Amino acid sequence: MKKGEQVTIHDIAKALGIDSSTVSRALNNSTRVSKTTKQKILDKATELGYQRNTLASNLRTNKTNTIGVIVPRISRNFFSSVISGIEETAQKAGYNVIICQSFEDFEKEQKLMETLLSNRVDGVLISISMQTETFDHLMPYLNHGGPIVFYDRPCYIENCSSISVDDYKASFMATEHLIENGCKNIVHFSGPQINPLYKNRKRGYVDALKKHGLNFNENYCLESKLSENDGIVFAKEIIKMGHIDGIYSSNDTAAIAAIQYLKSKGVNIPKDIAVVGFNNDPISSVIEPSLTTINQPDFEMGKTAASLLIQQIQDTSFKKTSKVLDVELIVRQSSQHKKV
Amino acid sequence: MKKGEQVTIHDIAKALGIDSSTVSRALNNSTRVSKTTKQKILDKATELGYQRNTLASNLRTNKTNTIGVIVPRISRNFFSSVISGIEETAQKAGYNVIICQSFEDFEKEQKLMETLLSNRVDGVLISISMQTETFDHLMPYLNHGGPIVFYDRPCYIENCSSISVDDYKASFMATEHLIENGCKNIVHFSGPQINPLYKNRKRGYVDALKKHGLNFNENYCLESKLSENDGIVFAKEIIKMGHIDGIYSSNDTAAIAAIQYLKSKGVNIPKDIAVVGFNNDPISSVIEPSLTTINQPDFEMGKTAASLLIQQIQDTSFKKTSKVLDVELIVRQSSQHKKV
DNA sequence: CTGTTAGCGCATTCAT
DNA sequence: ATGAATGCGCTAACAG
Repeated sequence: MKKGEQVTIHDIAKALGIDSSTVSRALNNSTRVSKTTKQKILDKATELGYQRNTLASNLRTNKTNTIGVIVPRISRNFFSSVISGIEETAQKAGYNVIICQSFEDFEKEQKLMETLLSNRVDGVLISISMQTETFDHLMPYLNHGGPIVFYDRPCYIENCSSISVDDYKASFMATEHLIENGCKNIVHFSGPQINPLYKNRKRGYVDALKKHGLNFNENYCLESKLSENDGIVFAKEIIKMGHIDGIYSSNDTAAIAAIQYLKSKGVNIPKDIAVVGFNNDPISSVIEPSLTTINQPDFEMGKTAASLLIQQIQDTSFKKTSKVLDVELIVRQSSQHKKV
Repeated sequence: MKKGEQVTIHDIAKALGIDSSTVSRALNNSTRVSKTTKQKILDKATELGYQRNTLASNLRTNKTNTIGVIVPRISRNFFSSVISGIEETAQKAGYNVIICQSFEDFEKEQKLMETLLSNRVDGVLISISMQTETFDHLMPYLNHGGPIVFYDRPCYIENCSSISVDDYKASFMATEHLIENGCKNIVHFSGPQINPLYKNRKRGYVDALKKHGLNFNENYCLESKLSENDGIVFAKEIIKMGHIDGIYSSNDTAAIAAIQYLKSKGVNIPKDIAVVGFNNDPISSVIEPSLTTINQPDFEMGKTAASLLIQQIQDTSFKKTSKVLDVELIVRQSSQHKKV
């Protein structure tokens, strides 16, 4: 950005023989400038190719009209939809959005929080990384008075709102759906149990089994560290067990890999083994059109999160809120296989 | 961001009885400050919870150490990989990255360019929207001396570097592959021909046919506007034509939909109809593991683009460069069906 | 090595 | 309705 080329409000002022403060007012649409001068200023501004220096403006006003979004990975369809929602709401309210990926890495997340703070974003939306277990890295930002709203992966921190889906209910519905379609031996693809999200999902699974008088077998809960290969490992395990007739997966990636592997071994989905998983990734429905899926309101979540954050930015007396969005079970095709 | 809470270099200076300029130097790791005072300053800074105000710093130095990235949609796997590449290279060079989505919308793209300019980003990486046909919206930024590098969708504008893949060659290879595997009637899923990218791909397709003595039939070139439903429409068309035995698709989304539809109608892929398409979207390989795909160096492209841009930022005498990356044909399984 | 001085571009209080 | 004056937080030239 070369320096000589910068047109400032002073240049406009000088060219018009008026003061820069008047120019500033005109550019900010103040009522305290006469219509005629305002028009002259606007004209001159475009004539000279003036472009506001947001940096200076932000420094002066101590706000940036920008919200920072920390997301584990934008490549996950669920998250990119959430971001779309965030952007829509933010834009309507006149806020810019800075998107940052943590890649599920705690250190990266720490650095990002620092950057966002030093860039003085007006608020932060964050879905914490899977590695994140402590929250000290959020404190500097919070102490500076910046609001944080958690989305998808809730955190129970003082004064921070959060927005998530009802994981327990989703799991319960999914498991119950399998049971109602005749499954008796249902495996659960789970995730790290340190994470409340996966804990809740497991609870939902267990409770649904209970409700229908099925035994909970700890071996049926296959815990993944969210790596790519888990699906194959799980699929092999299932084949070894022999009598599995249902899978409830709270892990897209693993489910996809597992289904592919099972199919390649001649297992018929859903006749032999019915599967219910989350479907915010379009892959899941593509790979197996019959798949029953749990639909998370991703776009909605983004909009809600942004709107909550913006409220809090604009009204400092805003009280913490926690919203839980409902999920929906999408049954594309009957999963009935009633082996019995 | 509350104001009272801001700790500035002056606070540190006052607490230590020294001048703020020394503090500034220490914080910027200048050599012109003694080790001992530097340490004292650093200690005091953390003690007081000092956080640099990047805004002020940027205003003063007239640079932001930030590069803006305009991307059509982050949800497309190709682009999110490119972004990962950009982020990696940028971070290593000490630059922050601002990601903005144009959603293939020209007006949105215009607004984003304005925002990036007024935020004084040091450089811009852009993959222009499919709607974009004029480039006036880039001029203000260029006139301010900001460098722009085009990625994936090249634009021939003075002084702007661009980086893309060899679309012509990719198409040629893909089509030839089909021919060599016995296809005689090959359809091409194409995109808007105003766009050089799709033009080049079509050329490659046509030339490969020519080389192998096959007639080019204009009806075999199915032009898509990149909407979701095109794939189904195309598939129906193919079935109607009756004798198609090969598809070269330069349009992921359409290809996936078409394959699914064809399969549902009992067409065997690749025995009846062989398909070659781009695979940066993992869906394509998931839906049909036998698919031969064109692999675009997405991550690489991001790294190259960022590195080009950063060079140009740091060395104003840097001359425009246009790089064309090579593609790779990945044959997962023989597509031979030699109907003949 | 450290202090002094002077702004970066803009917005705002206080005059007029 | 407009101008004058001040400073946001930081860096950099200059001086010592």
